[in-house]
Amino acid sequence: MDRFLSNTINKVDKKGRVSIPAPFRPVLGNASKLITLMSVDQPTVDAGGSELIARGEAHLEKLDPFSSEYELYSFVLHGDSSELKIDGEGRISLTDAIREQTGIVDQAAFVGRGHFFQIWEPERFRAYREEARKEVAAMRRRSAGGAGQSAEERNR
Amino acid sequence: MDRFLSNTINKVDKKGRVSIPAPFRPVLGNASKLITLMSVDQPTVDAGGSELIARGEAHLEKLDPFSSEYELYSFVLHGDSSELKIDGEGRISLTDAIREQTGIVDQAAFVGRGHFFQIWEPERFRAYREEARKEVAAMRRRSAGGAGQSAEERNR
DNA sequence: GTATTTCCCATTGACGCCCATATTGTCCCA
DNA sequence: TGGGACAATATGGGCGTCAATGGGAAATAC
Repeated sequence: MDRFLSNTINKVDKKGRVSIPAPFRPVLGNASKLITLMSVDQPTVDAGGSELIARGEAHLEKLDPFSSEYELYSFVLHGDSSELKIDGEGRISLTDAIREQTGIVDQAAFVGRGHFFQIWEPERFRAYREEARKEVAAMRRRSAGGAGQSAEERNR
Repeated sequence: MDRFLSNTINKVDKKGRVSIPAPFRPVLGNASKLITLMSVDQPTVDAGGSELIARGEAHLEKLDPFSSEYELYSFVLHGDSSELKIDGEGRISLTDAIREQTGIVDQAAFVGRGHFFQIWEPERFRAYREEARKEVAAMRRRSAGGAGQSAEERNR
């Protein structure tokens, strides 16, 4: 397995710890650290291995180092990310900053996104998921017109 | 670990001392001195190891020697930088010049910037962070065109 | 001599590390 | 095919260590 797939809701304990879903652990290479990055437009954080930052930095390289775009993106990339230690049981401790960003209290939804995953407050995740489904359906109706069905439609 | 990530707010005590966040210490090579550099365009100071000056000089060479930016930056780089001693507990004492530059009174925000970090007055940091997030979100919308994407997806 | 600065030690709370338990799904065997 | 032993996860809790902070004494500066 080399991708983060599917979603799970896990409990946050009194100490603020939450288990990373077992299927995600091998994808992280069983590393001892998890990199997180605040999303700028949704109440969620992106998470993954250290290549998360590397990807961001690769993107930075393409920008003019003296531009405000470079400055702002670098500020967000390095200043709003963090490294969380993964304990022996595969858990992380959520920081206050992450709680603020996501609204998470005692449950956290882990959502696979391919080469990274996201951590959501469950209710907000459901709401966003619904919205995303509607959007996708609308887009499909608009663009595909009456043509053949997608694999997804058949799977229902 | 090889770079400065995430942000933390620490307290400045009556003597003007403040702890450097523990995760930053190893990145500085556990040195006993911290180099600081006044930012030219924001109410913050850049901080890091001694390579900070070298990097600054490299930066300088890329600027137009007759521009006002060169003049300003050169002045700040060599005249407004300082070396702060790191005590046994990993703290530094803020100078009056740094307090004036940043507006720091009794709290200081340490913000990772990759190969260096910054020290902000917490309120100003929050304000700038919000602005940066909005700008980055706008940048994404402009370049990617499509609906909400995570920071990751933009990097392709 | 007086005011800073440096070094050392104390306190508190958070975090890392370890072990315990329970719940669920899997495999094996009769 | 039903049952039971087993394995892996998710979750809870104890405890020692370290980080952040505060304060005093010693050293140094002016």
